[in-house]
Amino acid sequence: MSTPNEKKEVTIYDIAEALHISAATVSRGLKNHPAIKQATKDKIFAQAERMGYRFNTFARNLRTKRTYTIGVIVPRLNSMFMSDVIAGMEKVSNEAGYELIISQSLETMEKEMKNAVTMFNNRVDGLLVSLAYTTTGIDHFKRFMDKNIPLIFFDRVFEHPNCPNIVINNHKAAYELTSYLIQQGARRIMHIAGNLNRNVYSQRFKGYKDALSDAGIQFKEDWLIVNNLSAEDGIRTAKHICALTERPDAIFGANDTCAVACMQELRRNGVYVPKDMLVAGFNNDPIATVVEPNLTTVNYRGHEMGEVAARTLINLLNEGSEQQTAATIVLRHELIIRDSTRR
Amino acid sequence: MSTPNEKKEVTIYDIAEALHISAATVSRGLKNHPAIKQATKDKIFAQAERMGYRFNTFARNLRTKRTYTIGVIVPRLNSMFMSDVIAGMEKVSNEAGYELIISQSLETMEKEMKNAVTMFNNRVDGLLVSLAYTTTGIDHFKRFMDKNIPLIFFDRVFEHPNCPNIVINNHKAAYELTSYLIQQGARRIMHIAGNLNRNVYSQRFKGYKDALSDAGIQFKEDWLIVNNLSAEDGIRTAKHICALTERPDAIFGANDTCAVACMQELRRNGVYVPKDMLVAGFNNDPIATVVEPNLTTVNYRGHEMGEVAARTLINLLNEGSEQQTAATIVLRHELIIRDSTRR
DNA sequence: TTACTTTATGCAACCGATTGCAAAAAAATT
DNA sequence: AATTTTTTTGCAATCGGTTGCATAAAGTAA
Repeated sequence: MSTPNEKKEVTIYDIAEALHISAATVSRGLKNHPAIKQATKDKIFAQAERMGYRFNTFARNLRTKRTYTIGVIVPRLNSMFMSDVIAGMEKVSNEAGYELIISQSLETMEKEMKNAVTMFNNRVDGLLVSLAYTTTGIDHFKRFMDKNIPLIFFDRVFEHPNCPNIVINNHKAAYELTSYLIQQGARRIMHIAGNLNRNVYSQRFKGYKDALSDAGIQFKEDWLIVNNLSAEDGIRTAKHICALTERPDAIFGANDTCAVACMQELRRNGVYVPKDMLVAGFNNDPIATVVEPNLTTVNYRGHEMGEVAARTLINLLNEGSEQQTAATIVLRHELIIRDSTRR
Repeated sequence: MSTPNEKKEVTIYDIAEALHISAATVSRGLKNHPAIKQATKDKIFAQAERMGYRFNTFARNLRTKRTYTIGVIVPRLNSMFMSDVIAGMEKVSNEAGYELIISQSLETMEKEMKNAVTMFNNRVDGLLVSLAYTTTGIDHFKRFMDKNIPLIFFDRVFEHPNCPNIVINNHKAAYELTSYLIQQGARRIMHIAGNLNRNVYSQRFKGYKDALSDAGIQFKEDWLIVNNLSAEDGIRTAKHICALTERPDAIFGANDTCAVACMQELRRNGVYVPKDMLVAGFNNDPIATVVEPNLTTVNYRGHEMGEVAARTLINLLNEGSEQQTAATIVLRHELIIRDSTRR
């Protein structure tokens, strides 16, 4: 245990002394307080620069009880989508003088709870969360609400009076996609869904079902398959489908990973897409453009979602608690039609 | 600007008062200092629990001048590999009582420099870095070295006497892959490389070249193509290859994204893999298993790399500066042979 | 010149945990 | 019982900005 930093740090007191003014003036000058004369500010900045001063966040945090830090909890960091979300958040946050602390729940509620504790102990000013696959409630965020620490959910959200949600219209997107499949001639459309406790999957399922209904097609219970949407699940589903006596003529997977794996396994079993069966996914993952045939899917931009989430949070932090904030912000999505659904 | 936290925070002083002991004892008790009697510790912990005490990091940081925070700068967070790396780092760090601050350079030196400044101002105790594509030097990390803040590079590294490197043997992996291609009958093997200033790409290139040389094959300058290894670059390269009078019989791309895109474009131009040409990549990205034919590639586990990097850094932080640390740690890799190179 | 604003700066008490050193309390030894 | 040793605990200064309030300086009006 040695002290890592040898040289003594320069403080505002050192600057004050060098300029024969008070530390208070230096403190105000450094953050551009209007009560300080411009000439004085200039001198302070110059001196700070000259002495190699660096601001001490902890002294400020200790005093102000704010950390200018935003916590981010996401299921995984391994998709282009998430990478974009984070990039968008970073951009907005940094411009507003906030830092990000990022952690992944790896899709388990257990880790998500641990992450929440960590964030709490790090005293983040606010929290941006996309829920894990297995999360069943949000009690682990209760301590944040108790302390009035703003909490915003994005993408995988949870409806709660205190927590704004940033989402896309999953229902509408799924509705559009399903309607399109019907329009392509499909009648027996199966849906592979994720955990229906997660809004994204329940909404997609509902959109799918409503589209069927509106087209006069009677939904059958065994058209719905719920699993973890992993590649393995996709393969399993394909095998299941091949074993059916009455096979579907289209499959709509709630994510691309699963849809692609399923489509490939179907192919290995002699089912050709799109000739014998249409397949569509959701997310516009890079693999959708690699797989043969290219996968029809729904695209939505992560960067925008990240920006909006961060901006909403920062507004909350700056304006104080007594302001009007939208309960839900819905972002754009778009249907991307590719070969996997073209007859 | 309202204070977000309404209720007064509980401090060690409150606990001390409640138990009629001193704050110093509480402070020591809470961190299990051996000089405190077990009975006293028990009372302290119980009281802390009862009062809803939470530790104030900033007061400690201010005092100890350590933050128990590790900075991580990576090019992007969007690969399974990076996600695993981060997960590995998180695991080791959290167990050792450290937190991670993560940021992405988005492959540009400019952003990487900004990230470095941020990390510096946040006073991370140490830094884990994988360099951006366009980074040409490491002057932006000089301030860390000046202050003796440990800096460790992983994967995309930079050799510097003060900075340990965590890598795989890129030379050997590329050598093995190339040798395998030769063994499959390939004689005119092209290599698509990334920026040769990055160790990973220069080493892979060198391994490729040495394998050719050892097999008695004369390397030709125009077998080397350097680009950004993006999908677009892969397509461009494929077109370039199709226009050649003497086409290669195998292509070794320095990452999977580029190799896959190239392979697909070749196919669109009537070149069939593996019949007409063998193709291999590097990284074992998910798309390698999705593309048809499946891509031969090199796998290495990110989780392990993240763990090792974090552990190495934490050792440095704990043991102080006067210890022996390996300059370079080399991790395992494995060749994954799939259909894209099977005749 | 005096009185009143407006603008700039300084004082000093925080924020909450840490730790070297001294002293008190308890245990062991003579 | 007195003394020495060991174990526990407390004192008080410290880390470095922040900010309400007071005061000084400069500017304007009367």
